[in-house]
Amino acid sequence: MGKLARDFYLRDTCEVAKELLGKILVHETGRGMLRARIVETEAYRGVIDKASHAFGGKRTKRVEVLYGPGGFAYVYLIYGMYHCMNVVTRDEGVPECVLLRALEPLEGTDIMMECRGTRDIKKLCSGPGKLCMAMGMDMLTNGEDLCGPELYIEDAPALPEERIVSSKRINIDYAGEARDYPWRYMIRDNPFVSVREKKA
DNA sequence: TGACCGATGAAT
DNA sequence: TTCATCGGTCAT
Repeated sequence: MGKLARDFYLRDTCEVAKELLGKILVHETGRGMLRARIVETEAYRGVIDKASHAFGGKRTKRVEVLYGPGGFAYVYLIYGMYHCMNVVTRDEGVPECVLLRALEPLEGTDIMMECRGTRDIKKLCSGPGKLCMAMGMDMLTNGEDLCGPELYIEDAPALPEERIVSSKRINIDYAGEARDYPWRYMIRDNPFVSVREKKA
């Protein structure tokens, strides 16, 4: 299947977050081709979302790419040492995005293992900081066009609704009522997700 | 110019 | 549960 086109990203952010599950993130680096299936995402809904970097319409140099059109990469540094990779959604002027939280490595795993310093395939991309390290994404990736030649997402058949689980987002306790919004999506019982869903 | 802090990860 | 570690943000 082909590369996801711009239109895919210019839609409701929760829809995009859900539909990105099962799709394949591809990075063609100088060291080789890296491919991994998206298994966990979170929606960040801009102006109305206290957990979002663009809450209240905040606009700084860091978040500028969020205000551009969907289908671009928003990468930022967190805790002084890790990167987080987001897919910008919606039309120009609407600062929303989807955080990639976990991937299932498919191709280029030797390179990922080297970058991560572990050979445990389940731990290569099981977290937003980890997957950036494994996939070779850093501040240089910020603003990159996902409809371009080096970094893109391959289409894959849509998952049936029953294979998708949603829950509260991770590590946003500061976000008031937004902390409880169920905008985290993952593939049910997938062994590559970052934090296992709690059993009732 | 400087103080504060975080969409994490790894070790304990 | 603790802490490493530093750019972005915002208040001086």
